[in-house]
Amino acid sequence: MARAGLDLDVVLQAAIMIADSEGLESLTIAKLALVLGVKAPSLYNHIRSLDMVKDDLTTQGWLLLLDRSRDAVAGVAGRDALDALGHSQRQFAKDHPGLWAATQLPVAGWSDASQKAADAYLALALAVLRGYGATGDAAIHAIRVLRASLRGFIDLELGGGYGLPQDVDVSFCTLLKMLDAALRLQETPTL
Amino acid sequence: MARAGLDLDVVLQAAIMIADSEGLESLTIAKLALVLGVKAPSLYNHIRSLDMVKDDLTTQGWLLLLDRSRDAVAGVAGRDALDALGHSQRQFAKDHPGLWAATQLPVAGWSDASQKAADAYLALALAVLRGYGATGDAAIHAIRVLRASLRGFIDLELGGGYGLPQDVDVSFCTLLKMLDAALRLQETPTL
DNA sequence: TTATATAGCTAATTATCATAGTTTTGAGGT
DNA sequence: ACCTCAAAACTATGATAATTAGCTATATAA
Repeated sequence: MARAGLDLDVVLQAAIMIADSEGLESLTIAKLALVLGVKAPSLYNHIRSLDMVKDDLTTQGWLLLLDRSRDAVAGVAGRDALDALGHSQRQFAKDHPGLWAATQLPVAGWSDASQKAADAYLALALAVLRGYGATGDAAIHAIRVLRASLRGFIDLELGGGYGLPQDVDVSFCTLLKMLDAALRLQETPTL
Repeated sequence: MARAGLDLDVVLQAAIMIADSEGLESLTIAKLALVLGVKAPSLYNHIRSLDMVKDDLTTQGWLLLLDRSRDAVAGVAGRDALDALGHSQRQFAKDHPGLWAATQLPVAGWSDASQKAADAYLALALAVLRGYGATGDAAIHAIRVLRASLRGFIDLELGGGYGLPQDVDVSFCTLLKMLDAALRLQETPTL
């Protein structure tokens, strides 16, 4: 019964590792305990429930993505910023599929911390859109389109939805190009 | 032990009802048995496994969506066809959230029947894009963008991702307008 | 009327998350 | 060096899930 020296942080790091390598749905208490070398009930000395752990992944996912995207869009604007945002998001999802999946969980189950982290990301995206002159309600509608198309593309790609042989990288660049083109047109509201 | 008169079709109809009203993740053998008035193991006289039932929902989902979208785009082209495709898809997802979720399951687990039904839908979408003059690889990239943005929007909407007060219908129309605009531009390849 | 295929049953297996209550241990104070 | 005690890990237990094995009753067709 030698102590394993566990700690909330150690448990969460293991959770991230499992979610990223085997998928968020494979993150179970049993697997977590196995990886950490303890029996399942021991984990409850450090965590409240598996759902809480998953919610923490949601928060961590948004924060890590925010961190990466902030760096990527720093100092650029317009099309370059849009590309930076898109590519950093797609790359994040490939590097951390488990964390990405956690950020896409239904909002209903989110904690305040997750909500706040997601809001911070939203603010960053809004800043990118300001480079296209979008403000007010138009900016909200535009950002919903941006979020939707990026999320949909990434989920489809990770879910094996793009089975045809055509290069998916080219498809993603097409998406960014189309978004850029459409945003430019919106820029000048129907005068 | 009076017989309940079950039948694969009856079971699948019940599965669709449960998935649509309580969510695909709430579709369990126990709930299915409860609804049908039998004990859980009895269901295995009609189904092979819960996964098979879910895959059948995937197939049925694609077929029903195909049916609706085919009607919607019949006789129209260009922007009208794009709108019809988009709106029929979004409405389908609202009417049948469980079937919609089933169509968005990871492709890896799909049966040939599901794959075939999804391919038929892809063909319909390709036909819509032909109205924009898209052919060959360009059409494939364009269709990936279309699928991604529609799927992302619908999943976000169903998942409660659009929390702000702005009208989501307007956002969806914005999406369609942006897609239309971008597709029109693509129409004339860089001459 | 009787035979038989089969629908539905009970019981059991395995895997999941979670809690209650017990034992052990290691760090800090003496 | 030696206690003390909070915390860490454990055993045991229970609830819910999917699934299988094997029994029994029943509807239908000969």
